[in-house]
Order: sequence, then structure tokens, then C-alpha cells
Amino acid sequence: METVNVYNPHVSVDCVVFGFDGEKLKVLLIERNIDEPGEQYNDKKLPGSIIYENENLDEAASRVLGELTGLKNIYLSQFKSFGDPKRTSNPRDIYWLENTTKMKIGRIVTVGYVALIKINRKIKIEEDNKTVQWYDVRDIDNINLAFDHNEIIHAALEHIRHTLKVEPHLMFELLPRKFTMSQLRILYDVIHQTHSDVRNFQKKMMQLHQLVMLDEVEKNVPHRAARLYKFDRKKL
Amino acid sequence: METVNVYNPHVSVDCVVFGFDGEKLKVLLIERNIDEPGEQYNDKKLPGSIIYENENLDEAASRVLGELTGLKNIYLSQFKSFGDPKRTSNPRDIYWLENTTKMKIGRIVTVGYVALIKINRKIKIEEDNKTVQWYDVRDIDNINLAFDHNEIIHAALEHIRHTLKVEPHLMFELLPRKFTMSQLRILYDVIHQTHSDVRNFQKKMMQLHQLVMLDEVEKNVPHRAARLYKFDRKKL
DNA sequence: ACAAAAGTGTTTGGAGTACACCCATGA
DNA sequence: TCATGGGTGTACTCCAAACACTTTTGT
Repeated sequence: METVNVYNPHVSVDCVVFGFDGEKLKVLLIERNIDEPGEQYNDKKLPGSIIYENENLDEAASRVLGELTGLKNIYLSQFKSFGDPKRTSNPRDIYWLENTTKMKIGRIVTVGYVALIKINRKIKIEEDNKTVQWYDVRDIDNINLAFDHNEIIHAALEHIRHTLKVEPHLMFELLPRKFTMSQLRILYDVIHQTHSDVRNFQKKMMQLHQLVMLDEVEKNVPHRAARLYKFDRKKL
Repeated sequence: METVNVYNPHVSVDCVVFGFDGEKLKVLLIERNIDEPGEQYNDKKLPGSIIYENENLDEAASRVLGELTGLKNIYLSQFKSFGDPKRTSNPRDIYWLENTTKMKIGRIVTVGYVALIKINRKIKIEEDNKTVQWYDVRDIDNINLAFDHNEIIHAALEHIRHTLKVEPHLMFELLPRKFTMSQLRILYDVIHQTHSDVRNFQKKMMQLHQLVMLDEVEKNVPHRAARLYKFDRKKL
């Protein structure tokens, strides 16, 4: 039994997918190529899609992420909707949308989601043969982005800064299964734009009672190897 | 120069308007009457509207609030969007929508806003001759509500509980210009479902450095009159 | 042996919490 | 004079922040 998926061309979801490479906080962007008279125009966009008539918003965001990465069970959370009429007024964006969806497009309100993923998971990292790449969040103001995606990313950043402050265990969504205390601290500092004291940070994290110290150390480092920890979500 | 306002029947805003009467946290609901064969059906709904094609989401929410209360400069904040396809599947809701808007209605995604208002401001409190009334938030589960407005109110409550914890100065949006420390404490406790210690609460609030003690006391109380305070948003 | 990062405790100040009695006012 | 809430201080605990030296390992 098949059901046909009909698009609703008035509402979309966009996912701001965050990853952490051990040093920098990164966002996934998809290359967009538009054939224009005489030349090709290239920029980047967030992974997103207009919704299907028969799916809810969370399902749409989850679908977008699944199609992009092949992954399930990713942390995904709605954070804000963007509905300025002008956000879909750029002729280039309209042209691209109508070409891609084969539908007449007017105004689109988009619902923003943030996703947190482990950057080391080898994700499919392609979508319709378009290049998908990680970009340092500190560079996004210098990247040419479609629609209001620049504004969306900034709002997403603010949102996760706040959320990860209140729920620090969500940081573990961004780290490999086994990680060192330094990795965790660097991640924390990158997100909150701080410089944590090593000793105080260790104490604070251990007080969460969600970290398990492993009998294992990192490998292939040109200095003393650091102990590895894992996250135990059962505790608390 | 007039511009015609055209509706976009795919996206709406709904406002969860909170007020505080000195004892209880309240929400504004509008009576909804639907003529059905043989009888009239009555329930309540949140103030809301489908958006105009030429306004953004904040403007739509602000318009709804202006039309309802006649007030400007109300604290208003987007908190979550609701887009389950089933939310607009109840035939009664569809019937009412199509009658009200004179448009063919399919699926509507709604963007939720919370507003905080001073309940003593004599608001217009009528909309198209429909009764608008304050309801104790603790009673909402016993009230018949349109669409998914019950779910929206619950999400709004959770949202302001969190927000007022992080930004306690927003409580002053719910209080009269001059208020007693007890009023503030009761409000705090109603929102956070706590029982604060009187002395500790006083200290905590004064540490915000945003309260000015006035040379004035409350009137017409059958016991010792309490000192009045005002909020000074300049500080900090 | 040296370079690089890991690992580890103590002290101090501020905030949160617990707790009880007298005061002012109107009825 | 009584009932009702208003107003006030101290002691304890816990968390956050500041701060420096020794250890391990690879080159």
C-alpha cells in the first residue's frame, strides 16, 4: 500500500545541523547551483524541504535529515519559525524553488530545527549529487546563503548556546562515543565562547554524574595520552 | 494610500495571553459559537488569525493582540509552531474557519505566541461581539477548546515558566506599575509552583537591582498596609 | 632532555536555604 | 484586643572561581 506524497508549497522546514570536529563548531550546508543566462550562480543553503500534506513538522525535519545523512535517531528540536514575506521575494530563490519543486511558489513560512550530530559518523553527505560540506560557524557571515538562511543560522546558534547551557548532557550528541575531557571542554568553550579552567571544568562535569571514566586512553598523540570517558545517559 | 489585505489561508498565529489577578495566573479565551443543525455549539478559542500575505509573523501576532485589546507595546514572543495535519481535521473547526474567513481552508500551520499583560488595564475585551474572558490556567483542562489550543496553552505555560525563571524581570509585565512584595512573590510562586520563603524572596528580588522601594503603601486593606515597589528597567 | 599536554586540591566569596519573632492597622 | 498580614537578620551549606606544580609520553 503506497500513499502519494503531495507537497504543501506554503510551509517548509530547515535544519541547522551542528557538528564538532574537535576544534570548531560546524554547520552542514548544501551547495546550490542555479543556471542563469550566460553563467551559473553558486551559493549554499540549509538542508530543508517544503512539507508533505500528510506529515507533521517534526516528521518533515526528520525526513530531511534522513535523506541527507542516512541517519536515524538524531537529536532534533524545533527552535523558531521565520515568516517574513520578503524572505521568499528574491527572484533567484523563487526561480530555483519553482524549478526544484515544479510548483508555483508564493510565500513560504519556514520552521527552523536544530540537529546535533557526531561529525565522525560517515554520513551519506550528498543530496541529488550536490556537494554537502561542513563549515565553521565563525565563517558563515562570509558565505553566500540562500533565502534568509544566514539569519536562521544565527538564531539557531543563539538557541543551542542557551539550550546546552541548561541541558549540558546534549553536548554528548556532538562528541564521539569515547572522548577526552579536553575535547568536552573545548566543545563547551567553543559553544559558550568562554575559556574554562581545566580543574574547575573537570569537577563541574563529574558532578553531572553522567560521565564514566574508562580504563582506556587516546592513541596516536605526540604527548601523554588522555583518559577516555563515555556518557552514561542512564544515570539521572 | 490603501493596500488591500489578502489572507494567506495556510499559516496562522495564535496568542496565549497571560495575566495575573493577584492570586491566579490567567489566560484570555474567546467564546466561539457555531450554528449547527438543531442547536448551537459553544466552546472557547485562543485569540488568533490567519496571516495577511503582506505581514510578517510578529506583525500578525501584534495585530491580533491590538484588535483584541486595543493595546500596543505588549510583551509578545514567539514560542513554538504547531503543524500536525490533524490539527485542522475536525469538521467543526473547518466549518467554522470557512464561515469566518469566506475561504476554502485546508491544512493550517499555526505559530504560537505568548503575551504578558497587566490585567488591570481595562482592555477592550470584545471581538466581533464575542465574549472574551480570563480563565484560570489550572482550569484549562476542563474547558472545551477549539483545534489543538489545549496543547498550545500547555506548551505556552511550560515556555513562560522557563523564560520567567531565566529572565525574572519579565514578571513585571504581569504586575501593576506599583505593587507589593507579596504580589510579586505570589506571582512567582504561582508560575513556578513553589512556596518561597518571605525573607529569602525579598533578598533575591532586591539583588536584581531592578526594584525601587517607594514612599507609599497600599490602600484599603484590612490589616497593616504593605510598602509599594516599582520596577526600574533602566538599572542593568 | 625537551616539548606538549595530562592530571590533580585548596581556598575564598557569593548565593541559596532554613528558620522565628515583633509590628502596624482595621475591625 | 484581636486577627491579619507586614517586615526584618543570622547561620549554614553549596557552588563557582582563582590559582601552580608534577607526571607522562613521544621525538
